[in-house]
Amino acid sequence: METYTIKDIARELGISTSTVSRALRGSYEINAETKRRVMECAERLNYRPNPIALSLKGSASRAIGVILPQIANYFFSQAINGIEAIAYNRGYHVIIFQSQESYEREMANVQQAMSRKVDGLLISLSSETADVEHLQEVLDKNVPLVLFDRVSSELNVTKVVADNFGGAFAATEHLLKEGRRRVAHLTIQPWLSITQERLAGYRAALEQYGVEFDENLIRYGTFGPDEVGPMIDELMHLDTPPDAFFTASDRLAVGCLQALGQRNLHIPEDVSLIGFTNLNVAHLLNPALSTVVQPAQEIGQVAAERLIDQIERKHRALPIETVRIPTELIVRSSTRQEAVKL
Amino acid sequence: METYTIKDIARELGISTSTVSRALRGSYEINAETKRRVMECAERLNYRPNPIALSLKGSASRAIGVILPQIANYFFSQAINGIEAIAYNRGYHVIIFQSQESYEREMANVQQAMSRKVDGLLISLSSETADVEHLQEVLDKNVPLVLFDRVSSELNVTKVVADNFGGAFAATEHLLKEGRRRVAHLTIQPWLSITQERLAGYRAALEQYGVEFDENLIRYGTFGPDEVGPMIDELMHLDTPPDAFFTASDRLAVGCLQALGQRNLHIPEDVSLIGFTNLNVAHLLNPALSTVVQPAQEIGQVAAERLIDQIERKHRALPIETVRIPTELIVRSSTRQEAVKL
DNA sequence: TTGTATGCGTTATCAC
DNA sequence: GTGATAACGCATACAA
Repeated sequence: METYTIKDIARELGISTSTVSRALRGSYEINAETKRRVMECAERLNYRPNPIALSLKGSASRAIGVILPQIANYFFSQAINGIEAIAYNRGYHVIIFQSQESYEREMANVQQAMSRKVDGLLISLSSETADVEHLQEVLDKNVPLVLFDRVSSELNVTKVVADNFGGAFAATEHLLKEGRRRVAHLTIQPWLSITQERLAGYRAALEQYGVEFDENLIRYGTFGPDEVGPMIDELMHLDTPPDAFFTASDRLAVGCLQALGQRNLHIPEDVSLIGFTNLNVAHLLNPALSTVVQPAQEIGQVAAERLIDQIERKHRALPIETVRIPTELIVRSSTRQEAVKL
Repeated sequence: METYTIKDIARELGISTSTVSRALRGSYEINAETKRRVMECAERLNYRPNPIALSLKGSASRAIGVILPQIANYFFSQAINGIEAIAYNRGYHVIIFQSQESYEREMANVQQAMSRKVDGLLISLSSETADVEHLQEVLDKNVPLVLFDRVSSELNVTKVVADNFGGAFAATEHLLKEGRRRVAHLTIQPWLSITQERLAGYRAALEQYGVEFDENLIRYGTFGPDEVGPMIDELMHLDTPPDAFFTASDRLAVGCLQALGQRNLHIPEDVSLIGFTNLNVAHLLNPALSTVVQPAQEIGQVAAERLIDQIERKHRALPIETVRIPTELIVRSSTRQEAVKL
């Protein structure tokens, strides 16, 4: 498995490297016989063009950069899975960068990705990122960029997200239809796009069902496993405590389940619980845990497709749009289970 | 955030590119004043060396390749997390390749990684991989290689694995000490190193406690969620059915919990269950689920450290050894929980 | 101490 | 149709 270059082929065939190069890329004006000989030789030597040299030349590197907050997160690792599947099929490599939820590091990641001459960039913003100047510069350099999951409204690019509004609406509606009227919403950092969309869906459902919005029922945070308990306590000590919980992440759903369990609150007798979730075992924790399943893998796939489409058709402008991937509502009780595509 | 080259600095300062190059890498024989001016200019222009050009030059690419079966797997995503943390600290990028458990694809990955001129390779073998010729060729090219988790005895390289033997021994011992005598072992593909080590630990514990090994209690496979149930049925219909289960993965532990639950078998009254697991919520499924926790992140960290050590000290040979990262036994019952570092 | 020339693998632009 | 040459960004052997 030696590694041969265009030069080796040229020497072997006693022709010039330029001829080989042209033959390999099937240039018109090349003798069919020469072409055949070059091809044969390349085949025989198992010649593979050196991607590094290609990148240096300024042409495609056939690599896409993926910048995301955390790999060790079920949502993102599934998303990567989707990305990698598409990239592989279309002949691209994936170079992964973790921002670790740090704005500083995200900027460094962008720089590194650019200097590695990625053909395009797929980004899910860190929770610290407010300013998107660094991404605007990517666009200014004409490097295709697609945002996924955590996006910014300040960037005029293609975005691929879950239908957070729809999912949250459906979740809240489900609870309201069950007769719940005090739905607490436990969610993550308030400035993230996904948080705002979910909150909007939640509010829209309340409004539609004539239930007043109560700020006290909303809790934001980056909850560690031991922080959910106290928050539940707080909520349950409100004058009119919640009769249902709608959580915005796996961790919150699991933390909530635990906290409720420890307080001997049963689901759904005492309170209802529905979570935005990816963790496919979460519902096993409690057969009555309904969930809005986020299409993590599909988001990755679609984002990668859009990005590569852009990379490969740089000449013609592709429409810039926000793609919302439907979520799925899975309603469970101890006795039945029902999945609804939204 | 324009991107400047060594040439720009040279032009700006009216000196040659070689001088700049040398000044930048702090060569001895360079005028202190010149050096200072170069540094200042580089700083001012926010100069970053082009990694592509460096790679082409044949020097370090400061990238390491990671080839593993699946990203969307809690163990591997945690391992990547550990790898990335170390790599980042030591100034390396991580390029990830998924073999998707395919031998063909693993070979392609290796080739691609090599042609991307990675400085070193971190590999966890696909379940299809029997022949390791492709990895031997990596070594022949003097590219450092470290195996982790799924390793091959045919390769004389540094390996980083969980202490599968110790973990399995402790798990089995725990069950035997509880008085169980028919411990079923549900595990993955039999030819994988990790499978064999766990089986060996299991057998060693049986032997030490004078319990006869029974082949009928061992089940291998790549179980989907619906395949565990029938297997449990089979086992429970043996003449002397198991009184305990020891499972070798998250998926098996979860599947087993489900299957037992559906059959109204209670833990630990009817059967005991202990799993080799990484999924930190698995125990929430059943407070009496004991687990052997695999140090996924630490395996990644140590593997990355070893690899980078090798990359950076290519001249001197580093000891080749198999590093076994201790597992942790967490014994749980509905009333108590106890963690034992092994 | 600094500058010049060369090469890494490839392609584009000229020549012939 | 094919070959020679320059260029991508950098490092280095060799000159000066």
